[in-house]
Amino acid sequence: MNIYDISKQAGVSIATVSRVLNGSPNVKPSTRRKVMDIIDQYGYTPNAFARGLGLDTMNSIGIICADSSDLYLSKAIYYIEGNLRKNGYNCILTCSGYNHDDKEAALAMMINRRVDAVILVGSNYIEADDETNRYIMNAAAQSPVFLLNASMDCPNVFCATCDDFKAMQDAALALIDSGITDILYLYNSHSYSGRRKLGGYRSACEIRKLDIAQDLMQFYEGSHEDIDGVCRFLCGLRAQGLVFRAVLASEDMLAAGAVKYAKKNGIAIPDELSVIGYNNSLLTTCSDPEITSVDNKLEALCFQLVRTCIGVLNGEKMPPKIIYSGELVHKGTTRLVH
Amino acid sequence: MNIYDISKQAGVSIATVSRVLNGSPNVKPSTRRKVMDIIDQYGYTPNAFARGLGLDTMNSIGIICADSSDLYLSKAIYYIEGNLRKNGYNCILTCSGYNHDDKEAALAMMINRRVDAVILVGSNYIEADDETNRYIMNAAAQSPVFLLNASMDCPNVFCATCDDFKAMQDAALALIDSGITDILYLYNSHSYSGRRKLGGYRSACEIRKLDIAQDLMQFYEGSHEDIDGVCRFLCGLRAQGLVFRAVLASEDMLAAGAVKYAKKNGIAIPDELSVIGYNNSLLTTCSDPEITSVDNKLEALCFQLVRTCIGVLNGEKMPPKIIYSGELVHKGTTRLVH
DNA sequence: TTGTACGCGTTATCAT
DNA sequence: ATGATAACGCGTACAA
Repeated sequence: MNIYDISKQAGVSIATVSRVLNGSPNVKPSTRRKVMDIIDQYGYTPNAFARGLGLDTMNSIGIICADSSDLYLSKAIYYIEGNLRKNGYNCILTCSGYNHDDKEAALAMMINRRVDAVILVGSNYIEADDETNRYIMNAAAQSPVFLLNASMDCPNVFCATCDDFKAMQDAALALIDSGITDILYLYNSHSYSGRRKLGGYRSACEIRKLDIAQDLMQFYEGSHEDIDGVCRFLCGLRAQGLVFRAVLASEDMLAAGAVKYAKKNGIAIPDELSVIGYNNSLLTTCSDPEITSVDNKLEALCFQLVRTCIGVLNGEKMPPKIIYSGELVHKGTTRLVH
Repeated sequence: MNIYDISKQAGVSIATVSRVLNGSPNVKPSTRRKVMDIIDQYGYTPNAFARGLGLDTMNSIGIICADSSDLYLSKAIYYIEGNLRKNGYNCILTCSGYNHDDKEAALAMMINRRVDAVILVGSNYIEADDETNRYIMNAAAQSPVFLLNASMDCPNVFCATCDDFKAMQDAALALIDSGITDILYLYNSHSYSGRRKLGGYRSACEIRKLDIAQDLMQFYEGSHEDIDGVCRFLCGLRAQGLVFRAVLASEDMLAAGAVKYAKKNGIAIPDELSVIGYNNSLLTTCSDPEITSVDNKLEALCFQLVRTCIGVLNGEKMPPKIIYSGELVHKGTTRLVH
């Protein structure tokens, strides 16, 4: 069934059918009824491809993330997809992984599919050097690009981020000001926000005139799901004689590993070891005690990012950067002065 | 830039450009080179909408799930998307929620977009009565429909499921045969697999001639993320005088709540309370002790489902049902005889 | 208020 | 090996 079939059945031209379909006011009510009856009778819906070709849009937006099963990214996808759908857009999802070439291929694929916009979810799409980020600039020349939790100065690129630098700085300061100076900073990503968080930790140490011992900044190489691996990693550090009275983690999963480590070694939380995570995810409530963590306002960020996206697509002038402040949520793994 | 522009620049007809583009063998090598040079020079890629209109496919497959942030569903999406991409298909994702009308709307939207197939992820798309499932039958008349962890007898509908009945039955039997008879069955979904799991528990009780006390089957109404809520729920049951020496949960999150409950009430795990979860997710390794859980072979299921899907799209005869067996993974919350 | 005719950018068929 | 041209199904300017 196509528009011609419907027009024949209804005894009108395709133009009239099209007008009915698209809610044009210039149709006689009786004609509209007649056409609608036929449409309903045959359950006709216009061919989306033909529509896309004519209008040069299928109202779809590309979402690229490294790994849709990641606790944080999957939540972001959920919020973004829901908000876009409310605004009449569909989402094409692809998981790019963490490899540069694959990320580039994913973005190119979206552009080829002529999505109306692309949303890069997560901070691992922006590297420290501009050259590596060029593929995003190129894409932005074709479609607007939106970054969640990353930042880039480039026309047609819009960002929504949490101030991870400040949030991590605040978390570190809170620990220090509670009298804890041996803080192990534990991280597992060199991404944009990964670098910002590390910066926040270092800055807090500088502000409080603490020496930053190199071996108090530890990078965990293992899988993003291997909580036990984190536990073993920390046991290894302890065996090497590293002393720390707090673990400040760039992600809740690392913090969960730290809690596990403490249990295994009979270390009391928070009396002997404080633990702070990041993202304030489900994992913080799964541990016992529950993990103090930074709420990085994911839902609000996603909402604003989609808002910006819709604005841009409607031709409105939109702010290129939206920044929220993180918030330290106090739970059972810390006893902070505040 | 379109195919006409390229053909002019290369001094050939659009037919030749199209042939080069689609790797037809009937092109003189020198001509091919000439055309490819122009294509590369301008970075031309064919218009996906026009291609879609002509070929009646954009190589995209719809993925519908209730909630992409759910730990289990997000993993399924990850596996499915990755496998489909390897086979040259893109994914259009939509989260339907748990409401029937929204599910129906989501499916209709996919069909309207003329996806090559639809994959319904999770067991909450199949209800007990056929009438409610009719919307899936209707969709299957347009595009093949694939169900992950649900089952339905209908032409053009294909399923991949774990035998949740058997897996839950085995888990219950393992508890009973370890001498534990006061088993609280805790669940939070009436979905297809939810009903199968409950059936497995009941069946195990019958096999071992245990009376099934109604109040040993408890439905938790709260959020899928509220581990604390589960804990409170169990505390409430205890306060009402309900006695149980094991919690058999339909989902790891419920099991995590049970572990938390035990800790809060000074109940030793596994000596005084055994806990078994379902899905063998990240949550099982986050708890202390780690939670015994049923591995329901998600990755294998997703792989086979996509395999089936690709086969169907290639016109091959494919089996309408694939069933894997679950496997009880013994960890710290049980001390079972086996 | 309604209808005609063209354009959107491909792929495929049929000549040559 | 290559070119001309007809689909594909819609939206819409323009004419009536």
